[in-house]
Amino acid sequence: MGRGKIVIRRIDNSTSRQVTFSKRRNGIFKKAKELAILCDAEVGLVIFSSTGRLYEYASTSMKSVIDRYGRAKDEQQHVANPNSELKFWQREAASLRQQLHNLQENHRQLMGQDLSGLGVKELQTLENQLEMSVRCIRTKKDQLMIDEIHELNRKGSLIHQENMELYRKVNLIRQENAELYKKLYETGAETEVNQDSTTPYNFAVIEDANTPVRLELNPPRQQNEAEKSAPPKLGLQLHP
Amino acid sequence: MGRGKIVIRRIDNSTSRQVTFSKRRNGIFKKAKELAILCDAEVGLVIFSSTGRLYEYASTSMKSVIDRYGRAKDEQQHVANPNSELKFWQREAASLRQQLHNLQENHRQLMGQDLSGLGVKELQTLENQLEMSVRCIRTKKDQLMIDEIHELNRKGSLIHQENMELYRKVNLIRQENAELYKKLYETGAETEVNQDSTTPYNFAVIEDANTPVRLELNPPRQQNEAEKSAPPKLGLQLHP
DNA sequence: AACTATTCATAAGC
DNA sequence: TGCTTATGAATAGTT
Repeated sequence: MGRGKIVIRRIDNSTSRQVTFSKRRNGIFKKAKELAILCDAEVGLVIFSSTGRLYEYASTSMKSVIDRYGRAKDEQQHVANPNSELKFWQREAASLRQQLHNLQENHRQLMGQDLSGLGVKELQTLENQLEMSVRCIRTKKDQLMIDEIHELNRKGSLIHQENMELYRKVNLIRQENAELYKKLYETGAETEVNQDSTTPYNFAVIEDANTPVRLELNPPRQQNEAEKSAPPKLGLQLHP
Repeated sequence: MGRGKIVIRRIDNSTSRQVTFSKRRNGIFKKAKELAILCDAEVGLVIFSSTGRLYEYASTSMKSVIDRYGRAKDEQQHVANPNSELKFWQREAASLRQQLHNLQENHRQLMGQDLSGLGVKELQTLENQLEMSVRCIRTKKDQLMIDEIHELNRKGSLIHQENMELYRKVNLIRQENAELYKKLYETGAETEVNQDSTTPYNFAVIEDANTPVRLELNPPRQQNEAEKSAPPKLGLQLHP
């Protein structure tokens, strides 16, 4: 691949040799990465240039690759290492790696990938399992949301009660005020009295709702008159 | 470089993954050899397939490459130190165990268990993921079933054609028989002729059906009379 | 495993 | 080194 065909033998010219080294080094690293990703392989590549410089690539880590290599070679040669504790941990790691691998495969299938090896029956089982899961999760989610709604209702109710209490107090104080004003007016003094009282947001809550619920959230309205009447119902409401 | 462009991501289909692995492994080994020769480099390449098999290439020897690598990295200490290697494997096992644990938790949640730590938003994400998975799996399953149905239709159609052919032959032979019988009767001989002909199961197939399909499977009926008429349509039918 | 249509890597040149 | 381009190689999809 290039302007012309070449024979595979040592490139004499040192400059072109270096240029080719650089290009091909990049090429082979790319290939190694692609292989590791495409084929789920563990790859380790070590290259020393003719000038002695080290270039390396490892899909996981070079240590992992070299250790695994050594272990694979040990197993091939059936060389029993007297260091049994080391062996134990190596076997432990291998077993865990295997479990991880299996679980990953299972996981990918649950995520709807890697289904090519499965038949209709297995796919059906998987589908049923997932639907059961979805149901569980939906139930859990709905429960959480219902709980939250109830909690909000509880708080809203408390605030509402507080509101009523405050209304009562406001009316009481207004009355008191009116009487004081009357007394002052009778003595000839003239003082302005603020007729407005600030009204906080308030909630009207119907508290017997259960699943399914429909939630409406209206923007709070300010009301500055008709304080004598009960606070109107607005805001968070549940419709059973 | 192939019939089509591919994205570099894990190949789901395990067969194609293995085929690709085999092809690209050869490719990269060739590249490694060429690099070593062309550029006078020392190259070591270690590949573990996803099934755990070891493939290796070294321009000199793997031991030489690894030793040189260790020297270049000035890290051959921990390979020589058995205590540190033991530590390595213990850490490796711990790390794998952790990964396994995380994946198991994730897995359990995907299976709709162990949802107690999650909030509404996380549950929503999980639900969406699972629904996507179900869709994937359903699509795959439906495709498999549709393929099977089409295959059955193809076979049914062939058998049906064969059937028709056989009917024609039966009628022909019957006619011949009748004539022979007539001749025999005219000459005074009396021979019983079997008026029954066995009729195989037959399929009537409407072959332009596409997804979605409704499949009806009726039990085959035996028919021993009215062989002169065309075989009735029954059995596997697709309603578009 | 063999066969191509394609994409990709790279030799040569600047 | 980097960029460009013509060309040979690698390989994805198919049989």
